[in-house]
Amino acid sequence: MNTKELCLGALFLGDASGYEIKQRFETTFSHFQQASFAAIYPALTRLKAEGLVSSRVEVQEKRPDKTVYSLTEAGRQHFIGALHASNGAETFRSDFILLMFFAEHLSAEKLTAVLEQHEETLRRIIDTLTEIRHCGGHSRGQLFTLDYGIAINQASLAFIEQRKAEFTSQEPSS
Amino acid sequence: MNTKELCLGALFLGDASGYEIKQRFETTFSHFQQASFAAIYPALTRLKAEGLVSSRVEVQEKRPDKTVYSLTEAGRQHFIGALHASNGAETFRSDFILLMFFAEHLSAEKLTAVLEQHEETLRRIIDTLTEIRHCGGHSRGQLFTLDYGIAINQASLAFIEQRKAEFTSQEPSS
DNA sequence: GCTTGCATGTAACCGGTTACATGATTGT
DNA sequence: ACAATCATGTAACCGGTTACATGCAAGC
Repeated sequence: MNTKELCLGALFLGDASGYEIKQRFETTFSHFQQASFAAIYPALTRLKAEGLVSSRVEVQEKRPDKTVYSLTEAGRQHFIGALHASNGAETFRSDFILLMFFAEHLSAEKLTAVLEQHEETLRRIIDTLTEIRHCGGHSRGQLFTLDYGIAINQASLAFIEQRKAEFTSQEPSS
Repeated sequence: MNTKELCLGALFLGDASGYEIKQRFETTFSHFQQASFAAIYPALTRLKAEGLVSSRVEVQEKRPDKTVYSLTEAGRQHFIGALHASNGAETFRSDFILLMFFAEHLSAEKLTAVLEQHEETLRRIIDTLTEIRHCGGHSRGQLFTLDYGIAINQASLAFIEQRKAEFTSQEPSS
């Protein structure tokens, strides 16, 4: 799924400006998809040209005007079609694991810093998802993704907490 | 970390041809980094031009000759430097979770297929990692990454097994 | 006075993918 | 016969990133 299709997905949750779509990528979708402004705005332009979204300008006081996009019926169908065409593939890339792989070649300080920073990152993700979870108004599918994210990140955190002593203590001989 | 640096990492495990480096990406590194032939071969050419690797041709019987690459001292240092410069960032993109997010808009057959296929994928990953794990000769860091991969994928699998009934059964009313 | 948030966009670049091309050998 | 494994590469393309540009309002 590319940015264009993901924008359709974001608009499935309700009309939004490019800026607000970005916010959905940073909250609702944050743990499994991402997109930047520089990818979102051109995507919206192309989606409109293709008739998959429509737009209107909303004038605001004390704030810049914004262009709010809505899914058209064609856009709705296109997105559902894209979902059915997807094979559900996942890609995961972790420099953290790479660093741990080569742990013996890292300085003690770097190792400690990497482990601590990663734990902190995981805790923040868990907190964010837990907060969203308790807001209410989620579909069954949305609850699944939130609980899934919480479960996986907690499993990661638990694993690291359990095993980090191997790397941070004074070299307990094997 | 880009393909060039990852190739240095692959060569840290011992001299190898482009083809063999690809195999390391498909086994040892498979659950946290990936690279294709079309990324690896040009990367090796550039690494050699930069003096970070050296190469020799090995003539084989009943097989094509192969160009085997070795890390130079400069390459070794460059890689260790790159490790220390890395912040350990991770990126995760999952169309599977996206599909589950919009589960209510999927046909029952698609939903079932997606869940089953993902379970199968996770089981295969766990099997592969478990097999590698029991080969012996791993450093402490390598064991960490294998156990981490096994733990996380098992957690994913357990979660899906526990919750899939919500989606595959005949709509138990909320 | 400075930073943060709201709001939208472009230009240059880069890294990687898809598809193609070749060719011998081994197993089904 | 046909597919898979070993082995190396290129060309065209594409999608996304980094950095830049603008400008007002609100809070510190």
